[in-house]
Amino acid sequence: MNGENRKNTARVACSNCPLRDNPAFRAFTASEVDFVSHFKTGELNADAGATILVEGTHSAHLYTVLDGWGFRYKILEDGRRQILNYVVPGDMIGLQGALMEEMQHSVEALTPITLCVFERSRIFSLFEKHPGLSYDLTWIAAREESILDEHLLSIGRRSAVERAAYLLAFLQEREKYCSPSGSARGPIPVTQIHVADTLGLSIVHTNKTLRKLAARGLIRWLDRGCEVLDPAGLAAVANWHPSEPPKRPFI
Amino acid sequence: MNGENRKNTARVACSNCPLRDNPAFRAFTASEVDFVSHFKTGELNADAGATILVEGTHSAHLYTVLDGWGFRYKILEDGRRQILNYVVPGDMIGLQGALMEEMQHSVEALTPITLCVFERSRIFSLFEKHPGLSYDLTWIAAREESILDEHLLSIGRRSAVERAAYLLAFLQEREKYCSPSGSARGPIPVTQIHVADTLGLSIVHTNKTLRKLAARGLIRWLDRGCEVLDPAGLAAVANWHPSEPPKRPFI
DNA sequence: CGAATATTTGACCGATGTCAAGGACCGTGG
DNA sequence: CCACGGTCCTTGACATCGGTCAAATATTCG
Repeated sequence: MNGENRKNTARVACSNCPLRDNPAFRAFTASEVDFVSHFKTGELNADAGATILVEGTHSAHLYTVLDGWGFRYKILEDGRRQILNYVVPGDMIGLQGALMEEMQHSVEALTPITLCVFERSRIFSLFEKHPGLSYDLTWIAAREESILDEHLLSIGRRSAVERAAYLLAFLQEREKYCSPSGSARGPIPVTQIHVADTLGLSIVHTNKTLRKLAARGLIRWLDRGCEVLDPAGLAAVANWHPSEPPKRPFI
Repeated sequence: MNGENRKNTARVACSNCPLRDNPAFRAFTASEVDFVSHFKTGELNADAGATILVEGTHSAHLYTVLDGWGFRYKILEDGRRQILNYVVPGDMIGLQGALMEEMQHSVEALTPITLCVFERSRIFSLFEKHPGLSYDLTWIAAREESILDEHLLSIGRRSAVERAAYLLAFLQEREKYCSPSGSARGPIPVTQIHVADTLGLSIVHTNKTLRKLAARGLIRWLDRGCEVLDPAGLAAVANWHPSEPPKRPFI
């Protein structure tokens, strides 16, 4: 809501994209890199707390996270908020808005964030010229779907402690891919308010739930973030089996 | 779990697909129809209650619903089940499994159902030869994502009455597209058990919640189905604004 | 008719929400 | 350096929504 978006003139060339240093991402062909270089029209830096996309609007852009964390959410008219998912480096933002008329959710930066900017209007040329990238886009959308399925299962059928354990184990998994080139892993940059709005719980109950996990030695809560001490223990509490694919695409 | 899948020799030609009679779907070019005709390798009929796809397996097929209803779900090891979404004619089943290694959810028939069968192994040729259809596939995946977002908001942040109202208003919307050629609309073919497993509620509380909606004259509960009497009233209770696009693609 | 599955209802319980208040920490301005 | 205000985290008391248990009543299908 607050925070400023500012253009950054320094710009990373796609041919030298730092994300590619991370072995979690698949390699591109030279022609694909060439296409993406032209598809990319700039970079956007936003402060923590800045709103990147707004539900109900029609965005001219599509983004990929280069560095930082953000989250997607929806709100009801009376202010109740549901966080739908988090975005980390390599994730695409606004694909849904690029294909439909209007954005159906909003996106906010959780940390200072750097985004690659693509022109929505050029997306069809991607489908026309690069079947491999088209496949990747569909893959990315299907992957998001499968994450949302997990979240639905969690919110619908797990207890508060199980839900919290699942969420933190899940975010810990994603955190592995957060550093562009294997730099030190930090804590998960969320407040308990974010956790509450993700799990569908109240803030007070979220706090009590997180303290239980901390008492069991599974996590440690920091100033505004969470350090995961025992990922396997969390996954066991939630009875969750991560299925992160070995190589994921990005654009 | 029970129920038999049986092959049906009678087969609908894509060039004469009954779904196309429904103005809700977009038109195909001749070359697209031609491609889809070859992509389609058969039809599958399944009884109500039959399992169509199973979580954890690797399916060789991909389906589009020609007629009938089904639902996608996940279960925890102790048996807790979460229904993720419903499928109606025109919806694709198994796209996620076609792109990833394994299915991350199961699919079950709610009514007797007819499916068009596609070969998973040929999907890449779709991306190579038909940018329009590739775009449509991504659109379909993004649309599913946006529906799951709505469900998450609902389960996470709405009360039991609001959730139930949302779900029934939502299914009523989808029901509009259920009849291949504008035949009479029937009730929504779910039991209260399905409603409970979709909303993340117990069966008992679901029953009491549905009776409240019935007492307000918004719905009528039938033998094993729900008749929506006042869609706008339901949407108002849930504070939900449907955003069904005017023309949706299908394959 | 009998078995299996759905729906309905009441009594009671417990997980989670609400309210209220205090403490910890941070950034800002004096 | 300190005071101050704003977030965030923490905790206890109490309220309530939704869960569990139990049992009765349809309804369908053999």
